[in-house]
Amino acid sequence: MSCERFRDFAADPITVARRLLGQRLVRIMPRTGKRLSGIIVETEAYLGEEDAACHTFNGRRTQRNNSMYLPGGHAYIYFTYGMHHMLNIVCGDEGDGVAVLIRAIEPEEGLETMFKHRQRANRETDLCSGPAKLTQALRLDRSLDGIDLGSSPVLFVERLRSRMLPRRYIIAAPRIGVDYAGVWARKPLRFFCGNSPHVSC
DNA sequence: CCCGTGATTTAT
DNA sequence: TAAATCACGGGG
Repeated sequence: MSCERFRDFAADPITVARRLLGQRLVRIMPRTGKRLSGIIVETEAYLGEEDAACHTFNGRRTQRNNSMYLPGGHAYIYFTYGMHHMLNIVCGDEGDGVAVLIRAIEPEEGLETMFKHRQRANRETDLCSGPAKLTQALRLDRSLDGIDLGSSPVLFVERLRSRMLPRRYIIAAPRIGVDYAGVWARKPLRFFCGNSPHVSC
């Protein structure tokens, strides 16, 4: 059975953040062609120039966040805290500056390789249960910033229609690590599968 | 709780 | 140019 690629990134980031839950994030390793994947169980929506927690707040445009202004479906990957990479998927239309942060996946394929990439992790629930954990496990970095998940052979999302998550299983809560953003820190823009042991917290 | 870590952003 | 910041993770 073949899997269709998820391409519906043109919607608003809240819709995309909800729809991505239950879908499969796939990473093909360079050289080996090894396939690593996991089911997306936690996301956050970043709403653009109005959103004080968003890198494009007030229309800010810098070298780092440039790819956030690409059309929906492109990757925005950035580096922070001197050691961590974050994977976002741009949503909406070109110039909107909106995106969804992928915060956690439930590992599915290539667990052995993921454990090698994450020396410190001992349990499956520690492998990809955080935004920087999953980029480490899947070995994603700024060299992949700006790629198009609609056509990239190395990073994409597979649509699993049967795993579309019913609204009642999705919990909405405040986003993590954005306390500096005032009222925007408290808006329920984090979405996760309430019954998954693979979420970040 | 605290701290490493260094690229990026922002203030001078 | 210098200082502050940071969508975090790991160890007490």
